[in-house]
Amino acid sequence: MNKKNKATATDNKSYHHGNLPDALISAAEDLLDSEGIEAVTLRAVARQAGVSQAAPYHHFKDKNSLLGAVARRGFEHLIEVMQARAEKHAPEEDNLTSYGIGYVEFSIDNPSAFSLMFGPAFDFETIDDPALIETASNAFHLLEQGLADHIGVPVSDTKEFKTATLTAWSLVHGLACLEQGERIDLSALSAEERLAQIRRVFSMVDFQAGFLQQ
Amino acid sequence: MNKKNKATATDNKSYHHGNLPDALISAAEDLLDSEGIEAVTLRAVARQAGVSQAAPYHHFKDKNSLLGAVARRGFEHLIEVMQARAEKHAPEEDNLTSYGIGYVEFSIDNPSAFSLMFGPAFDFETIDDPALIETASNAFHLLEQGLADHIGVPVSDTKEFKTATLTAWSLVHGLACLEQGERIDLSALSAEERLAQIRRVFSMVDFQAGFLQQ
DNA sequence: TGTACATCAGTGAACGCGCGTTCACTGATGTAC
DNA sequence: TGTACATCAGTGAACGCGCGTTCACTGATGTAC
Repeated sequence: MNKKNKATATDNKSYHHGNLPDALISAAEDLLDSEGIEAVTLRAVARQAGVSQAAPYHHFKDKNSLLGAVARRGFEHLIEVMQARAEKHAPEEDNLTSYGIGYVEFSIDNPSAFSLMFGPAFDFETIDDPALIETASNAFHLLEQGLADHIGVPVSDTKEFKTATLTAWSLVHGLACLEQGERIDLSALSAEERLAQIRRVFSMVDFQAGFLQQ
Repeated sequence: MNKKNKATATDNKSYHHGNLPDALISAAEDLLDSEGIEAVTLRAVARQAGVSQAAPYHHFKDKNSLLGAVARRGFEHLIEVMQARAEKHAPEEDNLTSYGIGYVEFSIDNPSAFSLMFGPAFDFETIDDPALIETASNAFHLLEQGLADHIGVPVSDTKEFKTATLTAWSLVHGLACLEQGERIDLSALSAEERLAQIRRVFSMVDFQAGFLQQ
């Protein structure tokens, strides 16, 4: 806030390019969407952004850092989709199902981003980006919160709650991965039928099973 | 059977190397296990097998064909693990749960093979190997059969059965993927606790939900 | 306000690397007569 | 059984390619006095 000079330097268009870091991330996202994850090379990203291939190094330590920034935007987007689903859901549908559908929906609409976020394409461990970790956690906590609402207990560290969380996350993540790998024929269905199918899958799970004593 | 000459030529050790195709597949599996999926290059595989980098081309059309053969062995192995789990399961556990545990167990013990089989590393579509498709289907059908036993209905094409299948598969596949990506902390648990956790997850799902009318 | 200087964000060329694949070849194996 | 030939399974070198990254540089921007 009070670092006025620095802020204007990067936020406004007063530098050579204007805002190359963001432009590079957007370029990477474009490539990711249109050509797939293996097309996202530093050189291709620079080309897409209209700068030389050495330019990115003034803003990102290495390729992995840029991918981390793209993944972070992916998680932000995932959260938006999940929340958007929850906001417009039918009255008989609860947040948990909406979040789950949003999760799968995101993976269908952004297959390459999804596989960047959860696959081995970039190294989650060595990256030094607390914001990425936090954003990824937020997506997870959203699902957790939906689950807590669904069961009617607060989010907790108990074994029962963890098991229920793991079940919910595995279910949506598995659906997303199978869709992605085209190992299931859901893609032959219309968007509406697909959502209905996911809803049915969710309805088979009794998330309260571990909490019957309460 | 009656193609005696050809059979002995490839099955016995009468050629230069003996049985290079199998040796190459084994070499690829070794690399997969020890160095991960990105280490499996044609050149590295040839090196590992002790032949020149051009040698594989006498037995495999291209790299993708070799990867397909490795994936096929992976699916055979997956089926073995699933069946082995089912054979030694406790009396109170049914085949469905055993198969599911076997599936996750396989992915934990063979993370790189699992990601080769289900990930984007090789191209499932362009490959011309009916045996691969069939073997992969067999693994799926095993799970389906376990589900049929569990519910007490025959395997069928009905919407209810398909939904139940999708639920089961998504659940185990999601567990496997999350384990793999180290996005969950199950890996901190002992092997026994981990299996118990998977069993608990399975117990939350009511696979008979769609079949109540019967 | 002007000027000298430091810093910053670009460029273009080059580095070494390993990849998949192809090529002409060689030597071993199998086969026909 | 011996010999000429065809086939097969290897070799070693080379192809072109694109990659991530580094380097010395240039020109624009910002800053101190």
